[in-house]
Amino acid sequence: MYTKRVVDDALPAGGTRGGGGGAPPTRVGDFSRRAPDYPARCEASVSVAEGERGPMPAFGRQGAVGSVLYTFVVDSGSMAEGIRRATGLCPGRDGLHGVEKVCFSGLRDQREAVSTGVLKRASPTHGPPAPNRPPPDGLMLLDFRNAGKRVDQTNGSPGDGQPCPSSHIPVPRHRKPSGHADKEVMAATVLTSLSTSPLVLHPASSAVVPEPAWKEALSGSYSSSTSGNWSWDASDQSVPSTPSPPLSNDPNNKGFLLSCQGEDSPEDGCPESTHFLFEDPIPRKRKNSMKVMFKCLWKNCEKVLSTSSGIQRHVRTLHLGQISDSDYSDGEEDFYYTEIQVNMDSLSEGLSSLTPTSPTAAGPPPIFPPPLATLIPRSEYISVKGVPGDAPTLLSQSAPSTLCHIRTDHAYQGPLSLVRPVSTEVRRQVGVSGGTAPANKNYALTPPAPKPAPGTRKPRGEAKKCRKVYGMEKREMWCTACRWKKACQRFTD
DNA sequence: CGTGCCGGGCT
DNA sequence: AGCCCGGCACG
Repeated sequence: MYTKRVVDDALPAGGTRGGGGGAPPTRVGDFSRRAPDYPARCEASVSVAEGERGPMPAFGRQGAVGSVLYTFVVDSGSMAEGIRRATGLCPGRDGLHGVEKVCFSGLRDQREAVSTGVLKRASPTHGPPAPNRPPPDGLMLLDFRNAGKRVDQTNGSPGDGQPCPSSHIPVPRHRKPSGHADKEVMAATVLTSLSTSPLVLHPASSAVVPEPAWKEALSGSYSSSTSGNWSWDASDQSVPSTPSPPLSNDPNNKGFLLSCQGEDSPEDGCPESTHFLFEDPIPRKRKNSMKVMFKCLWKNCEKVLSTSSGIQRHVRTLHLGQISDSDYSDGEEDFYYTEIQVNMDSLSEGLSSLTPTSPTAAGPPPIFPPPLATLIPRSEYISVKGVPGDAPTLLSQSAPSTLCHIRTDHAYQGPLSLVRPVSTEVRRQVGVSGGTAPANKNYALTPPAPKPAPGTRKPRGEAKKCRKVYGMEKREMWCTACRWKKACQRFTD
């Protein structure tokens, strides 16, 4: 991660000018001090006074007033090298030696872990501890909640009336206001694409690819006023325009993420605003990978189809006993299915981590994320349990039922819920009062299943339960039901 | 014998 | 309702 911050002309004399290994005048989040148990985190702070080192390659050429403090938290070699080049620093003396891989432990997505190169600008109000200003409160880099506000406030402060449209992308003060936002958006977009580029997923290429890429991006965003070569046309809208979710190295943030994951659902544990403010990747992920499915709510039938018409036909023909080839619908079947959203990423993660195997599965398990729609081009069947007579599909063979298993009235909802029920438009259309818990209502309408004869016990499921998965030592990770010695709600059969 | 979870008790 | 656990059945 790379951070640039303007130090408000207040860089103390004898600071870390020149990139010496000494303590920078302002520690932009002193991770090592705050998190002694995070030894792998590296940070190299360097301040460069404009003009002192000659033109800054790539960025820093805009002649920001005063000294500029660059703080890098470097992800092994590649970024370090890029930074060295960008800053013109000597490798051995720039504080980057001994750089170790930045620790992103606790992050689940490797792609997230490589989301380096994201520009951020800490608020100038967090400059070096001025005499009349309290020292920065630690992890200000991560305090995006007020970053923009602070910048705005700073802009309104005397001595700097220049508007600063972004709190994330540093814009030299001298630049004209026009086009600031565009360029910042472009820069952010480019960086976003870089941080999420599949290229960096490859360890072999990650050492090579990022540097020119981010360098180019930076030069594009920062040197566009001087370079005529820059051409980043607006037609490239394929890259997400949302700011990249920079993964901070902040252990607190990590804890935050973990705590979110530990909640029953992201919405419950972490408000959306928090996701946004901390730029947690979850919302974007959901946006990109959530797939709407339709799940049959008929008792003991957990058919999940990808289209509403399919599920309606399923309910109509299989449960309501109506003629299959008739498209007529009286709407009754709408009571027996619900719309769910399946996180395909999580689905794939779950598949890869849990590696459940089905005895009926033949051949290598399918690779999941994109193929769900493509592997089953025409079939709507994504059966997880299968009605007798249904031919098993790839999904039904490979996907653990838990991953698509929905209990809208789950009493023991575990933290690893991968799907969440949502109300359906159809249900509203047929006049069922949505109420506050339409899914529950819908579920309550499920026809009662014939009770098993007393004395008969449900056959033991083959799925690994929380106890097996997590073990006794991680009992707190079990689902509630398992903790209570009840039927596991997470790894159902 | 380890494990899943039913049934029931306690709060 | 939430929580805990004895004890039984299954593999």
